[in-house]
Amino acid sequence: MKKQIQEFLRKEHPDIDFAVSYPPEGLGDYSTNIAFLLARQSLGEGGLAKKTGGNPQKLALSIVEGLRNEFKNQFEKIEIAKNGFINFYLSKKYLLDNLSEVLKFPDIGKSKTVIVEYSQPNIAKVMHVGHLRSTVLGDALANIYEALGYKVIRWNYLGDWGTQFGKLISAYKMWGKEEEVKTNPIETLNDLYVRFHDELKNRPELEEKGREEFKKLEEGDEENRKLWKWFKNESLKEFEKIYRILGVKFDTYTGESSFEKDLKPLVEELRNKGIAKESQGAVIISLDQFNLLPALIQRSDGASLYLTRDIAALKYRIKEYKPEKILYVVGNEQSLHFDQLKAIAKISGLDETEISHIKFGLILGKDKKKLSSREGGAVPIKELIDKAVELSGKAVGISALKYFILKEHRLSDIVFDWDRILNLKGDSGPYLQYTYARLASIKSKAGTISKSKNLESLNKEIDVSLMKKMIKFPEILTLTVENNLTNILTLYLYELCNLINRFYESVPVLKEDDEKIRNARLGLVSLMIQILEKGFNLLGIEAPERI
RNA sequence: GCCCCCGUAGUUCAAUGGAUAGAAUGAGAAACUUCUAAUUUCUAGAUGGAGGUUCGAUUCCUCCCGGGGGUACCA
Repeated sequence: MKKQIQEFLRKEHPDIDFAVSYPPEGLGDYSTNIAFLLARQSLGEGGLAKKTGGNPQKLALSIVEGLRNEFKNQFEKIEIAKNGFINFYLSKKYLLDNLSEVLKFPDIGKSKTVIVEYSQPNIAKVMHVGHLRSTVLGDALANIYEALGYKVIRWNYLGDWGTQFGKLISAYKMWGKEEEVKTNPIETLNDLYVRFHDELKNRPELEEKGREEFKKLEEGDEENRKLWKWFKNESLKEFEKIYRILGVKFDTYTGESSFEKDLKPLVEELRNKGIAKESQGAVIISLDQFNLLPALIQRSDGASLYLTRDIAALKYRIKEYKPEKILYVVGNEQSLHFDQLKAIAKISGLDETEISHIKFGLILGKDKKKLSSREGGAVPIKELIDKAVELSGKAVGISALKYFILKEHRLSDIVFDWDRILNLKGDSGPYLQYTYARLASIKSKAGTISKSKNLESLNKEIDVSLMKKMIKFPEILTLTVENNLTNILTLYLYELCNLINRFYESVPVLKEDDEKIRNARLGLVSLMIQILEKGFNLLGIEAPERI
């Protein structure tokens, strides 16, 4: 509806800049502002002056007249407030006619492809809180894009290539034991890697060794290949366990290593085209024109870098999937990397796909420092999951964790506090689930809900407020996708639950004497259930019938 | 140094350039013989500082202060 108003105004008055928004409680369902028109006494601009004969009041009235004509079926009232807002009040007829369609979402994707890259764990390393935010956020965004008609490819771009493997392989060759890796792969490998870094402080020559091993790996050394494959398989098994608990799925796990053979030709190509050049033995792309630091795409020893692989991956994705856009759900700290990637895409003709870095803030501990485990490293996801499940059970605990991440604006750092996350009260996952369970309970006690939901018999304020809230579900999803902000959807669901609880407390459903009203309320309850289920589903939150 | 992100009640977070800056939590009251009190209702409390653009700024611009991140051979 918001969009229809906007489009109509834009068409009728292309010379005036309208913005349609949601007014505060009690002041209508939509509003748009014309205060600037009324304030502009003389209407200096030629077009407007001509249009109104220099009389803004008259123009305002004619705008409202036009709106009333156009939208007489949708709004029962369109009026100008004293302070220069046009307020729109949805008509009940419109609500009744359209409420049943509220779960049919607009097809804004039109089957165009969107690649959502998220989670991106590193092989042979534990997944930590940063991966959790990417995983939960990426999964929810992928769900919502899909619901709005996009063809979504969920891509877990594994960190399975790079110097780190050289280091790991060196470490394994020096200190590793096969049985240990077999029994406890990730932790053992992680420890080996950490030990390598610790010893590096006293033995700087190890750095060189690590690079050598990676170079051997890149050149196809059989033993290193075998080790790498083994480490990767073991890691994937561990990751799968975590994804299963989180209820997250991917379409592909194609990682950095897959583009390994494209890298040399890619660097060659970029050099031939004059885009890349040599500098201090390495190969760089100068990005002065974008006001960015130069991008390094090949090390002086010839080995590839993260960015090189990302360019190759981008090229591959464009060729293979022709996506409209790619969402990289990756932390804030990699902004430079993606700015560089975007710039390189532009100058090398890879610009038909929109590159969108969905960046997010850090997860901090209660002390506002980077969240770390007792040993000082990043906290493994597994620990968080175990704790959540231990304290609240699987359905509630995991959902609480996810909700806590999704309700926050992407760019803010999240302060992680278990007391808040698992708080059963207030703006929390359990609150939403509790609300759902209350409805589910009514539904199951009602038995079958009669098909004829005569919603027009509902006249109480709370009933109508609920209808008005529910009918906004599709446009909230659109807004969520336009901004790639899941907190828009979580806030909506939270506010909806607020209304539902007020409804639950203030009017009877099963205990309503008037059969007509009882049936209508049951119809309303059934709709609430459907919206909550869908909303939870999109966020990746479970909807338990009992809690 | 340069680049990016952030700064809002005691605390944790909201607010497409618009209305009386919303919630949650904590604190203080109130409501269960009634569909799950993990609920609801009421009270108290905030835009880091200085300018600028605008009819109107938490939002945009400049400077300052504070926190975090990045800054070529990690990812």
